[in-house]
Amino acid sequence: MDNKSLILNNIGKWINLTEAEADHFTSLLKPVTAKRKELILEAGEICRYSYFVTSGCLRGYTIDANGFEHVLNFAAPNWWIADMYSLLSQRPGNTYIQALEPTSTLALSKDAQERLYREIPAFERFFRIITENSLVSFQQRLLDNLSLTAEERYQNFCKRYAGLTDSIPAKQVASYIGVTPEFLSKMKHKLLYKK
Amino acid sequence: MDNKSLILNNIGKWINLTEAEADHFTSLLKPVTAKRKELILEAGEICRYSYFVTSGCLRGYTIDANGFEHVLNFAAPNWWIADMYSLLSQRPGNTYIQALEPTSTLALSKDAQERLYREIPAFERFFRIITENSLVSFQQRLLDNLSLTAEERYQNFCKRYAGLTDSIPAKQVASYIGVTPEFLSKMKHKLLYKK
DNA sequence: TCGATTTCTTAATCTACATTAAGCTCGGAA
DNA sequence: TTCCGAGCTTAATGTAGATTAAGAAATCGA
Repeated sequence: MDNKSLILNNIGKWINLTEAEADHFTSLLKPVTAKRKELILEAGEICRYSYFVTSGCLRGYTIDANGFEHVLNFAAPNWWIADMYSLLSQRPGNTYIQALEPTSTLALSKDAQERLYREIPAFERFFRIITENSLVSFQQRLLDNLSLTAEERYQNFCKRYAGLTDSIPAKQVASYIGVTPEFLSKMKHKLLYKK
Repeated sequence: MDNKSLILNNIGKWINLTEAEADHFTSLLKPVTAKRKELILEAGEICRYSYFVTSGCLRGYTIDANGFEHVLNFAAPNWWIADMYSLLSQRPGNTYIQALEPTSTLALSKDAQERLYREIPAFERFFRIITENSLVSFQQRLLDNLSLTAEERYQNFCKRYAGLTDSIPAKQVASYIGVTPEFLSKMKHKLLYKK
């Protein structure tokens, strides 16, 4: 399946498009690729695109006042990623988006997205639905951070991102679940031997 | 301003409705009130409404495996609240919604909401936008929990909910920022005398 | 191919916050 | 008006996870 089929398939789970609409939509997409470790968005920039990952893997993260990184999300193939705050407000954001490995995306510009809303109202529905799903999972993650131990969060992570556990460096898994790499290392050892 | 004007005003910030559309919309709303401490949604139930608060204050919270409460959100007048997971999936949720004081809401049923999407597509846009805003603020709160100290989170909370700081019991402020009431008490003492 | 970063691990020590426990305060029910 | 239970405070003690440090392993640039 080529990249445009992949994204149409993804959208087709939620809304129906005519062939003409589908063609129009794909004509708005711009292929964007990134090498391993390359940044496709940096803090301080205005986020002008939503990225749909077709291969590889991206991560979104911020750097706090003390210089520590915090991973907000990973985006494997079939996922969308953007700095939502910056994309919506068109103000400089505080998110970095980086490729963990060579990655291909289809980028939809903010302008094109707004145009889609006007021309094909079903896209309003599509983005409403994926935003709702994202909201639910961030709410759950917040509650998990408040109520689960680091070990439970790590096990959740392994289930949730089962396919990616190997391609994501431990350091960044630690950052996602909210512990130091040292403590993650200790937990892995413990889970391996004690259980 | 009466309650229906309040909600139309709120919606009017994002979309324009004809008078007929506005009337149709308000005809779908069901007034729901709750006494202090009354639950309008309990864990295990299916959430069938989004609630728009017109007066008073609600809080959404869960109870974890160890019996501890975690406050997901507060809803002051002009805010919407629901158990998004349950509302979207129409499956039993794990959220309680409780009145902190005598509260009036306008409830929009899931059915009515779906009907609105079909009849007045602008509502698709409205709910997309408020869901996006909610997503941004939950992402920020997650990052705050990962990067700020409890003291910084408390000060953020005081700014964000400036108008409510008094009407929300300390116990629930503690639960929102993710500390025990004992530790919040200590922080308040410290901020009062040391600073 | 090989030094130089960067990442991962192990271990000692430290600290922010939790737990436990006890007394205090206050609004509400009888 | 009194009592009672819930919320708030203070303080002693406990602990999950951070910090620091240093060596081992993987990755990278030239």
